[in-house]
Amino acid sequence: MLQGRNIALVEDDEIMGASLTDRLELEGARVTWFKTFGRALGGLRTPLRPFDVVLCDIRLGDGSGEDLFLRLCDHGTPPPFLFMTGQATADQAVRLLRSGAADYLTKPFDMAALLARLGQIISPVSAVGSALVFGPSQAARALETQMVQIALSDGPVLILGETGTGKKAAARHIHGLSDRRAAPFVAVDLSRTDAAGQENLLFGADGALQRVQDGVLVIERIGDAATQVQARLVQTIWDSQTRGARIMVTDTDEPRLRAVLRPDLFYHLNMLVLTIPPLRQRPEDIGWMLARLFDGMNARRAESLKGISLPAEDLALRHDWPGNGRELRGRLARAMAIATGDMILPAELFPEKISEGEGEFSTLAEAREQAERFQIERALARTGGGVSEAAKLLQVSRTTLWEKMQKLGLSG
Amino acid sequence: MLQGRNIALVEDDEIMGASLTDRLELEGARVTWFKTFGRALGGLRTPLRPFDVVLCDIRLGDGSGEDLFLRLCDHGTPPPFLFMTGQATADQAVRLLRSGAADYLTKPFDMAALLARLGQIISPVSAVGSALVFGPSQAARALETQMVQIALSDGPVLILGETGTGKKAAARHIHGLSDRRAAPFVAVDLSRTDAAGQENLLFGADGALQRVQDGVLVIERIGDAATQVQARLVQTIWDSQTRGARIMVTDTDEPRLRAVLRPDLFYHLNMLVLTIPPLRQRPEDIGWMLARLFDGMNARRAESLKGISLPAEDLALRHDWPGNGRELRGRLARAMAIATGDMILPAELFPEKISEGEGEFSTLAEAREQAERFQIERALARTGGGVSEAAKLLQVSRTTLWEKMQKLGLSG
DNA sequence: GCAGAATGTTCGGATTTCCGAACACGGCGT
DNA sequence: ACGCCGTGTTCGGAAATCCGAACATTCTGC
Repeated sequence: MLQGRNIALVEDDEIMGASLTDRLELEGARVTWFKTFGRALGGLRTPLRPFDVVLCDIRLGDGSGEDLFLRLCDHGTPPPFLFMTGQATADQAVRLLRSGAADYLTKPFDMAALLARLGQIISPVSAVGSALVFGPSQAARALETQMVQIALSDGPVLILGETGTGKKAAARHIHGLSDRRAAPFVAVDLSRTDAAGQENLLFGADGALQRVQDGVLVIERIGDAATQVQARLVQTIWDSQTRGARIMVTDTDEPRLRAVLRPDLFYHLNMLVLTIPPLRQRPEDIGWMLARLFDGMNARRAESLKGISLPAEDLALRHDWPGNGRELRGRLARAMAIATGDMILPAELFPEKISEGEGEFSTLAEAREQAERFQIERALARTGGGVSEAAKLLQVSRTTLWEKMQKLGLSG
Repeated sequence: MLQGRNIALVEDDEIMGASLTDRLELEGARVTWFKTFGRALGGLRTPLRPFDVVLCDIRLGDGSGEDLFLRLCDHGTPPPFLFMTGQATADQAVRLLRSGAADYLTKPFDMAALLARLGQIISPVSAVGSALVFGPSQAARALETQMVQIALSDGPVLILGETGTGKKAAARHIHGLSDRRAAPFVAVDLSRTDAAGQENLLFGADGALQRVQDGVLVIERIGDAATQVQARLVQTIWDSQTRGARIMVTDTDEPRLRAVLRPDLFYHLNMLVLTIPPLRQRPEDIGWMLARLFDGMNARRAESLKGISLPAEDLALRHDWPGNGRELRGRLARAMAIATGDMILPAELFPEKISEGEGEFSTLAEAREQAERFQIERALARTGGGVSEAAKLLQVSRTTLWEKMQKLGLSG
């Protein structure tokens, strides 16, 4: 899970430090262990390579982890800090979290818990290793290697995946990895026009094939290709085996293509296939995508947000994401646009789940209470705040009205 | 420091609560004190005016503050929460802060410290309110997100809402959010003419459909459409699926339309529906609308007014607003025209109320009964008449529900 | 500063509401 | 016929609500 990550460990206890180092290295991380405050300050200020996260004990022989963090903040932006301490106090936890620490664990803790928290924190854009495109899940990594292989070869490519899974992004990534990367990248969407439009879009005087030269031409929704367009595409692909552009096509699923495409076209396209699984089949990637997109959008904000609240992330991980990555990006963008606090709350990511939709139905007691509140307000307004008179209007005893006002919080 | 801020206090300890209330009110805040979990849940879910911050004890007799916060998150976006507790644990602090709480204090604390933290939480809030259209209430925010979604899609839209709720404004806002925003926006009101007039207004040589091109055509009071106009509208909408204008229609309520429109027309329109709740169902928005309109009108005045007096605002918050936003705008305009002092007084906003206490006023029992009847009817409608299930929805025993149905005459 | 009124608050008992348990009845599938 | 399920109905006790009485406190007009 922590493959290739750089982790700094600041810990003065030999036993603790050794056991943590062991375990983290077992997970594939590269651990740098600082045993004193002084060493840590130096090592973190001018790191040999950037750390993805700092695991920091608070009580050190020659200083405190808190101090370390604050000193580093004075000189720049330190990596995310995860504090661990045996003498935990709530005040300290609050102080640290509010000054930007990523997390705070009380010793003794479960190693599994630590790893889970590390996973949430670790910066999604790793400086080393292959830059992730789809995520850290097994499936996503398999995609990466497939893309590399496809980039090394040079035939037509078929990219399959539900709406919003990032088919075009995959195409662009392959293009970037290949030796055509300097050449143009052109994408056309066949579902947007009719037969004549498609033909013009692709083969016209100013069409995609003219512009793409020896770059990559991506044809989206190939399943919508009209018959005569399919015919010309077969010819084009045949030509492109020897020279010209590389053709990539995308669509949602294979059965559809098998049914709707000319057999020979389908055969040509079916050589190099990249199938992107929907987000719901690789839930490990959801948190990662959220974090990566959040960081990106947050950087472009006037006043930056602190993060995504735990309940909100929980909901996101459980959500079905029928619109996959596109939906995720959209939801996050909207949430960040309407966010009021400094964290994104569940209702901001999933407003429709909250507001009446289907879900909640207010109980009789709630409805009654609301009605009472409202009527009492009105009565008080009419009497200008006079309780006795309002009680007369409402035809209850003054005592009862007083009691209700207490209950409903209307006596302030 | 806290002048005019609304603070909710959730605290079961009498002494603590009283002293906090005193001190905060001394600072100019309006404090609403909830002494139990249950009452806080009710009061915070449907607040009379939005709270700027919630000061919340964690250990309550009938629940926990943490629970309260999470429950509120399930139903919307709660105000910033500042937790206070005597039994602080670091784990709890971390969990709460990462769930979106604004701050966490351990008792006993310095009052000065509390005020400082409150100041940090509250001060940035005043900047909110730039992008809002209908107001800051939960319901209004749900509308915003719905409008965004509608703007992203492209079918006919049905906008429902009482008179004066701002249906046309909503249509214009959707138009502004959509990619047609550069195209014309044309509105026609069907209730103003007879059948021939309607036809001419819409389809005539210089009619709305001619002028609107590929923009947005708003048809107000669609329920007044004559039969032959309805027929032509079905055709128009059918055409507009592929090209031409986007149609939006407005009316007051759905049952009316269902009864008076051709079924196929109703079906076409009923795909994208935006229902604007009346102002009285979202009282939090009243203050906001007043302030916004006041600022706007004040800027256009020769000699500017200082504001709306507190009693006047109080009255406004409690008023029923049968004419919704339009009435509010009207009253405010009149008040500003006849204002003599430098603040708007209650009598200027509600001249008729001051002169004499008008008309009937329903008692608490009546209001309660009405609310119960309404809610029971809704529950029965949802369950298709199932009494047991409805009782579960309403969270009363089957016996009680039956008893109430007898009393309210709902069993026939 | 004083009388009188309105409000804040408590208390005990009358009344109402609410609930669960029970029983009868009528569909409904098998 | 038979369970099975939901409904209509009654009943007794537990829990709440409501009320008036009472008293302290605060406000208000004079």
